[in-house]
Amino acid sequence: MDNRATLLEQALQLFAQRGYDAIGVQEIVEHAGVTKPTLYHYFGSKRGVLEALINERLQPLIDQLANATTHANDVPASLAAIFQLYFDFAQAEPLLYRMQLAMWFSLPDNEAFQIVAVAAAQQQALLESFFVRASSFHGNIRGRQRVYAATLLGTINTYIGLWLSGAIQATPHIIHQAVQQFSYGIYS
Amino acid sequence: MDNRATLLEQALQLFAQRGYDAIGVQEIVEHAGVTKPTLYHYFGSKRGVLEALINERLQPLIDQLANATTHANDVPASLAAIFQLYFDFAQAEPLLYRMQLAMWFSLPDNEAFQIVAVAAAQQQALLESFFVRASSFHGNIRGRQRVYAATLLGTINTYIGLWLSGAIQATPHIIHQAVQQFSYGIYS
DNA sequence: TTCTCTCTATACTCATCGGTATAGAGAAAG
DNA sequence: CTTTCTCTATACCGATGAGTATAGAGAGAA
Repeated sequence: MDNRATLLEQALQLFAQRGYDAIGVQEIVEHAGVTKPTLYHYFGSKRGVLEALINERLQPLIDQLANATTHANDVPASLAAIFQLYFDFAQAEPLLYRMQLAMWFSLPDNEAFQIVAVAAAQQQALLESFFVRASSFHGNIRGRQRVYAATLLGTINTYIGLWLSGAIQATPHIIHQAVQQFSYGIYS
Repeated sequence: MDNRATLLEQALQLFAQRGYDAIGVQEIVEHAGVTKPTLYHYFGSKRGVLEALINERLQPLIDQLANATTHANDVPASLAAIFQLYFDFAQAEPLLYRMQLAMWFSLPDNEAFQIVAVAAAQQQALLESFFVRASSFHGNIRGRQRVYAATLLGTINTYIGLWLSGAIQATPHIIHQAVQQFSYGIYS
């Protein structure tokens, strides 16, 4: 089972550096110090490697998000918690987050996009249901869940992208500012 | 010269749909109805095709941006003009903008990223110099040009991404909202 | 011991990758 | 009527793409 973990780790390293399409199976197994049949034994295909990576290591983020979006009585507090959750996750798994971000912005017909799209849709759905719940407290949210969820993710990813590239620090003040900036779009 | 234009058009079509890495030279020439030496005659390499695409079709955006960022006496008006300019360009060249966006978010060691990075750096630089100029009117901008330029591009791209996916229309009201949302981050 | 099951390596498949050597077609210039 | 230059096709290059057939090594169970 050690080879399996090593393969996943090396694949993440390579995918996050040069992209899914640019990496060959041969390259992954060489970095992991094994041979191709070992990879195909555990994952079945190159696609299977990426799916395992997403399913196993991105799942905690989605679980936490599901938790943070169940209550919407205090919208600003929930928004702050959601931002914090994403920042914490990106700090714990910077390579994974960078890879997922690149794939999320890749094209619809691209294989990597289709794999990440499942996890992305889950996040979008959780946020939409959050805004639906919030709309019972804030009338002007009603009917705009989809746009709000998307702009929220967009704002979060803009800030995390800045942090990943070293342009900003992940201070409480920055998170507060990001929440405020997003909130302005809601209550206007 | 017709074959050259057809090659560029088909390459854009394919790159924007499945990504630079996922598309082979063979596929491009087949869609264009020519053979490989024709492509290599005009562009020298696969990379050359993408460079021609960026240099020739993305340049108008950068020229317009250079124009819109020269004056910073009226910051809100300039910001609105910049947003409008990006929206107009994305509407005129949706495929190109989608492709550029995907490559911008792809990984640093990826070939496509490195090609687009030049154009991206130009935009970033123009926006930074705009904020430097604006700082003589708004003191709290000083020293934060880099972050502001990056979050401005992030906000713009979030909204254009939403428009490209059909989630929002490009109405004057939406543009106004985007400007307001971004501005909140500045003056806070 | 022997049988089975999980895991991994050697060595291979065929398709596609980016790129090119060579040559011919056609137009313009002399 | 030949020379020259631009453009394009046929046919190829070695390298690499994803994926696999076969077999052996080692552990656990009988």
